[in-house]
Amino acid sequence: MTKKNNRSADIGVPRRNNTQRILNAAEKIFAAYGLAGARVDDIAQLCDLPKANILYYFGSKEGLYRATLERLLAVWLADADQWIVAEHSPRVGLEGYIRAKMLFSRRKPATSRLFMHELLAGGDCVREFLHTTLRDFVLNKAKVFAHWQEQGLFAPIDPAHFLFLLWSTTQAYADMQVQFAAVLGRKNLIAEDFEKGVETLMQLVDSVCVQKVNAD
Amino acid sequence: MTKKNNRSADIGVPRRNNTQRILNAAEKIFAAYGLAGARVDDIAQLCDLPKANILYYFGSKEGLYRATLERLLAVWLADADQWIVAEHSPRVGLEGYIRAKMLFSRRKPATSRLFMHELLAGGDCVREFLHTTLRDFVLNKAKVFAHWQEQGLFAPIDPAHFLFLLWSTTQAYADMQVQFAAVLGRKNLIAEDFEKGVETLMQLVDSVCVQKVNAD
DNA sequence: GTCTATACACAGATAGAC
DNA sequence: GTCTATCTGTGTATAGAC
Repeated sequence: MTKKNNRSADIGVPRRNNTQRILNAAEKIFAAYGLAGARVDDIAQLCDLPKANILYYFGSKEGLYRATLERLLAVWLADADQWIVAEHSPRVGLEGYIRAKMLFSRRKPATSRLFMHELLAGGDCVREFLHTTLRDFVLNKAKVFAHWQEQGLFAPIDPAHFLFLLWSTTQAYADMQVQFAAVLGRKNLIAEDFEKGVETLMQLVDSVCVQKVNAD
Repeated sequence: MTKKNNRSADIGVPRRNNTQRILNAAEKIFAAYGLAGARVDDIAQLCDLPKANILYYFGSKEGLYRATLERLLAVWLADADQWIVAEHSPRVGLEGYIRAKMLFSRRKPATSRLFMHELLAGGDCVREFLHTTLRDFVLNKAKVFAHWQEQGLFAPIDPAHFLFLLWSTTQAYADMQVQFAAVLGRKNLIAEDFEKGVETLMQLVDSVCVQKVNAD
């Protein structure tokens, strides 16, 4: 009834709008239960849209799942690449990267958990990403580490396993949040917990960032 | 038919035997898909037993799930407690703990993944464990750290977040195995990868283990 | 105790009114 | 394009033969 003769800005907007609402809800549900465990009904209820509407937009449950994963991978890449670069010192670059990853775990825990679910289920839907884009990312960052080492700014350390360590620790503040919060006697982690996490990790990472004192 | 008049050692054995077979299969399937995503049929197929048999032993899918979790928690505790003790130096104790956790990720990846699944789903079935047993464990280990620090053997570091770091890095070699292997250009991680992981982590952990040189 | 056959509920997908 | 009503396959659980 109120569909025609509206302002032109509205054309196509409801669909884009709904698509985002659905993806946000789907991410939460898939993050908790994975592809096999999630119910389309639950997603529909969470974004307050009819189930048929969702399937109309995305074709099937798996189609919706793949769409949430694609959005995730795009974000993963966009966020990752600005800190670990030759222009930064190891100390500055690694702290920036760790803070960015930790902030992501705090702000978008569902995104991190969705990725973990996909890995636990075997990673079939991200296999290509892992073997190409992510592998290249690691090889690329290994060059930055090597550069730092040539400059005498960074201790010799295996680049891949060092990145594994950064990923696992920062993402754990999303994936294992329930466990960490319970240990700290809380229901959910608070800002200070994430800050403490950054500081503790930086305390260890600092030891491989060589302080240039007097090199001659 | 062959049930009676067998050797006395066999009495009750088939049931115990089957129970273990079922739990092993259930752990694998639940580790990949979680409670909601797992199919009892798949578990039955994996352990080559009729589905009804499984439900007869454990009452329901959730009953079986809780049983696998209980076995998991028992193992978690049994393995954890021998290394981080005041009798060991930080260097020896922490390396022993890290090697034990890493070996566990290598030998029993499904166990680690099952626990991760439970956490992702909200941890309802382990909430009590997290808030009591695990919390006590951390408080207890914090005392060991404090002792080491009084002896001048260990740098000041937040005990809880330090343990979070050890857990997340070691368990990631099970939970994120698909990702790590892909980055390393393999299908599965091999023994050397786990060894490299231990060494990389120890390289960082070493920096908080104060080498007693000349203290006077 | 063990297993086959089946009841029942539920979830993904679709047909068709609006 | 949107949503209600429904079809159909699948999965948990159980009844009942052996």
